[in-house]
Amino acid sequence: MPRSQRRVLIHPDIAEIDLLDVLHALSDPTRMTIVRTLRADPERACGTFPVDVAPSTLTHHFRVLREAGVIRQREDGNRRWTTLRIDDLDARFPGVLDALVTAYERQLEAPAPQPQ
Amino acid sequence: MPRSQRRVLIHPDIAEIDLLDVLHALSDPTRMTIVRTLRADPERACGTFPVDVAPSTLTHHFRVLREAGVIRQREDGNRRWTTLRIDDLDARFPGVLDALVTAYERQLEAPAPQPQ
DNA sequence: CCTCTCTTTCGACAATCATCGTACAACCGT
DNA sequence: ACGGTTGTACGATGATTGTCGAAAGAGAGG
Repeated sequence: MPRSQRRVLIHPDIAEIDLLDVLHALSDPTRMTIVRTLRADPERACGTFPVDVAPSTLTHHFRVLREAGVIRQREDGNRRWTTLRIDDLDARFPGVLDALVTAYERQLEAPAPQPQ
Repeated sequence: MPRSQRRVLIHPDIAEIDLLDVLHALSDPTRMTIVRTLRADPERACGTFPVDVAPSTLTHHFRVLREAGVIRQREDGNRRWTTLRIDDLDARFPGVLDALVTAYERQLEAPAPQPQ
């Protein structure tokens, strides 16, 4: 429904990006997967992310990431394209995004700790 | 009430520390303040942190940080001493804690964005 | 014009969370 | 032994969260 501008997309200015909001946004596995995917591919459409949630849930996660200043979304025809705000994040919080994604991918590769 | 060992303190093993749990733990301003304080002072008693919450709330935040693997607590007489698990965090997620705390303190020093 | 695809909005739900007050247990002086 | 200090446990409460399904709008293609 919200192609053109049914609703203006909220993107915080770089000076308004709050680190704690970013951390909260990245503390969810689905959203961290989205960010990791965007680090590999610079721009993707909404429906093309390797996550297993309902479309409306995905919309919710994109909104959290967008309002935290982590991603930017633009509309194009029927699609909504998403990019990482990597330049803004690096300017405001140098090294943070890289350290986090690298650490998370290292954790994924590590042997999963047995619960028992 | 829980001095000696009314309840055994849960400290995850280094291999069990989950980055997303750490990010969630650090995404709260009170808990981030606790961590910043511990970076300056290596060990502090519970009641000596510059945060303005009720004692029971503070206990809750310590538990979140402890179970995420961010802090370690030991009991000594009437006090519970708290330290940052900086070595474990650095070994598991190199550079992450430093990048986060540095970024947050930079944000605090930056001019606060006017809401209007 | 009709239909299909893409993505959103809305409402609902259960779960988690941050917060507090009260009660209380353990320790430490005196 | 007693009172003060320290910090926890418990229960409650209101807010936020992640999830989904249903409905619907906008665009694309026939």
